Amino acid sequence: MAVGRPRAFDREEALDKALEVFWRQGYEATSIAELTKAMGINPPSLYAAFGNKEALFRQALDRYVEKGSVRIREAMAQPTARAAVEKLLRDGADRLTDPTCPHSCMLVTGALACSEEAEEVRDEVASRRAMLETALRERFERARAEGDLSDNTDPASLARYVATIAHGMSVQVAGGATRKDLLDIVEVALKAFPA
Amino acid sequence: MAVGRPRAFDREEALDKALEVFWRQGYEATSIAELTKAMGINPPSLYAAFGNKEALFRQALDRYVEKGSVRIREAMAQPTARAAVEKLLRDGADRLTDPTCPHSCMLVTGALACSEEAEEVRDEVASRRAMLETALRERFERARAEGDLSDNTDPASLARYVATIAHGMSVQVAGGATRKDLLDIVEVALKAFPA
DNA sequence: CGAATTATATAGTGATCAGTACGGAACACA
DNA sequence: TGTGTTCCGTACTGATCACTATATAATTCG
Repeated sequence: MAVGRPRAFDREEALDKALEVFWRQGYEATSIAELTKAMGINPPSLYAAFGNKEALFRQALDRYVEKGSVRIREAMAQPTARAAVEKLLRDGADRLTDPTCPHSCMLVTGALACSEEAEEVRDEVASRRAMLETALRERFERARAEGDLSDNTDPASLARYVATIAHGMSVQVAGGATRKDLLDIVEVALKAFPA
Repeated sequence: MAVGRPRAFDREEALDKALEVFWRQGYEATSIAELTKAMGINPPSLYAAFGNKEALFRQALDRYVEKGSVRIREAMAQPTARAAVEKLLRDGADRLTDPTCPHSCMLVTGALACSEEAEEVRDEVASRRAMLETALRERFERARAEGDLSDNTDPASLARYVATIAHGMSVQVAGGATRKDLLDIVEVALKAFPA
């Protein structure tokens, strides 16, 4: 057993609460006061357990990406490149309109534009976004090696395209797009995919 | 001539400076201190000339949209729906990577996620974003009436798709995508367009 | 039971936030 | 030259920002 007074709150539960606030409002628009209220703890507990606002955000981001990368892996595991993209985008439409979560992708709304002081956070979020593109490119490279995609398809361009659709869907849903709207978009987007 | 001491700064020049800061950092991440510094004026002059931070942002947004809607109209004036989309997206790629401007679309980065106090601003930006989709839908409806697009294409879905690409490109460029990257995306995206 | 350790709540820190009170300066007009 | 009007810069407002000093409560170990 650890010595000293035991922590009176569940660290993971509190992190999830913080995640939700950051997810909904973004990094800079979220104050410590809002965080502590949502987490049900006082500032000293927050700082003792998570470091500071930036460190807390990064830990929340880790948690967010953790769940997201599971979905990406599941999608990429589909037998064909097209099926992988189809699953990724359709599941994305579901997730972005999940009534129990903020209607957005935290990798898009978390810190897209920001003041100079938050540039490192913004870059961190951007590099997490880039992971999707990388996963797609690798999947497409594999597909080309397997003959699933023809040799004259460029995996990098195609990956950028699919990532653009995914991130664009995040913007659409922030503007009030419904699940059906997103699924319509996916339908059209898939037409660009090499047969 | 107006009575009283004349204004010592150019209102439009100052507004352009404010626009640039809002464009780069977004509404909430921008402070009055940063604005007054960029505009070369003191807070009382800002408040006398523009009202308050929110009113200034809305006026900057108007100015931004003004320029943008010219480009949209030019694109929509192309002889075919496909040519319209092609021009819109290719010009968009140029604009998003213009070295003399922030590398982003203000309608995406201006206020995507925000705190509760800024919700009205966020909604205003979203409604400006929706204008692109509307312009596209109307252009596609015309194209269908002219026989340029077949009757079984849904103008609304196609418009949502193109808007999603455009907004997705904004996110890509925020993550460091180059002009060539964006043009590659446009190339792929156009394949989804009905022949 | 102390002593050591760690978490807690209260109540602050200086800095910055958006916005303004105020007195003087620059103009048009009488 | 005087008067009214508008803008200017300085210096400030209370509120909120991220963060913390301090004292106390709760635990383990000797």
